[in-house]
Amino acid sequence: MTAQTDLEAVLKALASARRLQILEWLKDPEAHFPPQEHGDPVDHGACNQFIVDKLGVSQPAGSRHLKVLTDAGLVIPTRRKGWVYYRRNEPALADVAASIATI
Amino acid sequence: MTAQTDLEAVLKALASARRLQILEWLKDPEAHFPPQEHGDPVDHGACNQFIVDKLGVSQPAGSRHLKVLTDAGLVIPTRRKGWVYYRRNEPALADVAASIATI
DNA sequence: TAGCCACATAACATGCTAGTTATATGGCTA
DNA sequence: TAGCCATATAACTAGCATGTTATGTGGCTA
Repeated sequence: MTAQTDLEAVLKALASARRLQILEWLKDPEAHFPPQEHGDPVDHGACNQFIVDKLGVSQPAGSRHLKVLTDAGLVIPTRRKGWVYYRRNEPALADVAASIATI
Repeated sequence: MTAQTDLEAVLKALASARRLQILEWLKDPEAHFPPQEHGDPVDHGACNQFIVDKLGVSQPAGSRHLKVLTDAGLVIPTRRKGWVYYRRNEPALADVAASIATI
């Protein structure tokens, strides 16, 4: 039941077009976001601000989507020089896929 | 984008502890529900009323959960002698698992 | 065909989700 | 250390999800 509750939480995080879109973009940050000065896109992912801009929502709204994904463990934030970069948590995403395969 | 929107809809249907529970029970209707007079549990799944009772919610609330699962294509209803039986749509569930594996 | 029983729908209350604007915070940078 | 800039939080609004009770509907069954 605990596992099921956790799965529910992760599914709620995923059940959003905006957040699915973010995860899709983060598959290839270099292809979807402008070049970054600090923070290698491959290692650290994309900057919060770029993601928010590309989503086309207000800064707090975008930030909250990233918080939901972070809280669900689906992305990993890296703080660097005043910016926050997000990258996919591939092992966690693989775990989710494996869990859903047993639904 | 259409595929993503569809995936979002299915994820929203799944992102509920009650509905995950229903899908779990329907893996083995004979083990989780009382014997049924009409409608083979293996072929047709479990009766609406049994599911509602076991959920412990009101009849309309249970019915709506089943409607959400049905609309998302995750379960299949069979009408028989005034009852409605629900069974898992295994191919659809496998499709979901495959889609999520590419998220 | 009359009545009943299972299920669906209506109408409503309530809490959560997601958006907004405004403001606080915290770490670079000069 | 003073100020600025990116991000986080607060406060609010609107819409959707989920629960309830009441009522409608449609097909067995007697």
